[in-house]
Amino acid sequence: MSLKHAIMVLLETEAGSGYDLLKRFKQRLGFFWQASHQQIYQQLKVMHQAGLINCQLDIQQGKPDRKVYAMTEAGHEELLAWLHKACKPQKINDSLLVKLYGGHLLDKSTLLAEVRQHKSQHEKALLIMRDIEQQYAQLQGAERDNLALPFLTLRRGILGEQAWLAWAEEVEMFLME
Amino acid sequence: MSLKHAIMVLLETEAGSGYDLLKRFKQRLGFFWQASHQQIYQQLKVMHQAGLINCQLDIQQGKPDRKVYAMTEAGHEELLAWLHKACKPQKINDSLLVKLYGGHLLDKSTLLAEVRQHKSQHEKALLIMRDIEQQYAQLQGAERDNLALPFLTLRRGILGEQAWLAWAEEVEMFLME
DNA sequence: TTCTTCATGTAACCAGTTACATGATTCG
DNA sequence: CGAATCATGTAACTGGTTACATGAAGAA
Repeated sequence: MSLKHAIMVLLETEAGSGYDLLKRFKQRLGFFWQASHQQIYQQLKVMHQAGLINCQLDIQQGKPDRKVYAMTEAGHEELLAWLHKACKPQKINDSLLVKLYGGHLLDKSTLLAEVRQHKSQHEKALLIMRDIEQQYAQLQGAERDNLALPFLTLRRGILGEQAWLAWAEEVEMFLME
Repeated sequence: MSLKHAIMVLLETEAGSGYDLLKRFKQRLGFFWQASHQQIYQQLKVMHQAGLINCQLDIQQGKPDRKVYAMTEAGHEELLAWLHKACKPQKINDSLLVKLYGGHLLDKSTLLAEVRQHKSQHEKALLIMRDIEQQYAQLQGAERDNLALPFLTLRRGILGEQAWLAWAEEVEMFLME
């Protein structure tokens, strides 16, 4: 399991509530790690019980109370241990490709419609990433240096999406024949 | 769940045992769908109970008996229904990127070692796919036409791996500084 | 003799999804 | 007046992993 470790990477630099983490997931790890709020809240509970993080209640006015979690020493050690051991290759389970593989059972226009639908989502994702890339390009000095590693993960997203779209071109070419 | 449908895509063209399916997964869908033998055997049991597939015992000499599964009419309908409805975008959970994102907690050489380890696996995968691509290139006529869709899924693998490796170059460049 | 292939499964556990559930504030 | 944001969770279910389990044939 790595949701635990993904949460710890996010908490390491700054404490936060379940809700905060949900937003950080979307903003920072969203292109390569997805987690629902249910998963996050439950995982935080488990991690708290295991002593990897501690929790402080933040009573707010006009807004619901927040449970602010922060890394403990034990959590920090666990994170470092995880970072040091090799992780296994990413598991891919792509149902669009399964569908395409069995696509002889469908007519080409149905397949084409679905591929195009996915394509528009990938295009959108690429645009957003391109935008963040532009912002990064304008940074300088320490700020830029600090974001070098997150930038590399963004580059993975960009190159990945470009490859996906190049592939979609080939598929469209075939399906339009 | 789509393991069910992946199995049906494989059974649609030819009946087979759990063991056969395991091999087909590796050979045909391996680059975009992974399933363990435990998953497959259990899923087949469930699908059999649900009437999507039927089962015939094949008693062999010198080898263990085989349970040969084949699609039923109900299974065929279910598969077509699945093929016709849109599938959601692929979920990505890539722990290597989480690690890289939190890589400031590690020294560059440790990160570099891990990236290179993954790189060699991706290179190997690409070589295998390239090889299959070559075999396809030599086909002609009906045989080639029948494999057009599987070939497109292979292309996805090839373009995906190339993009991964191009990204790895960027990462190495940064980590060797 | 050891490794690989053939061929099947169970059980316990861990991870993830879907549905259900609440309730205030702020913006248009 | 309705939608979005803030903020939290539980429960049931489905899907996937790890460990355990067996046993023969054939190749190196």
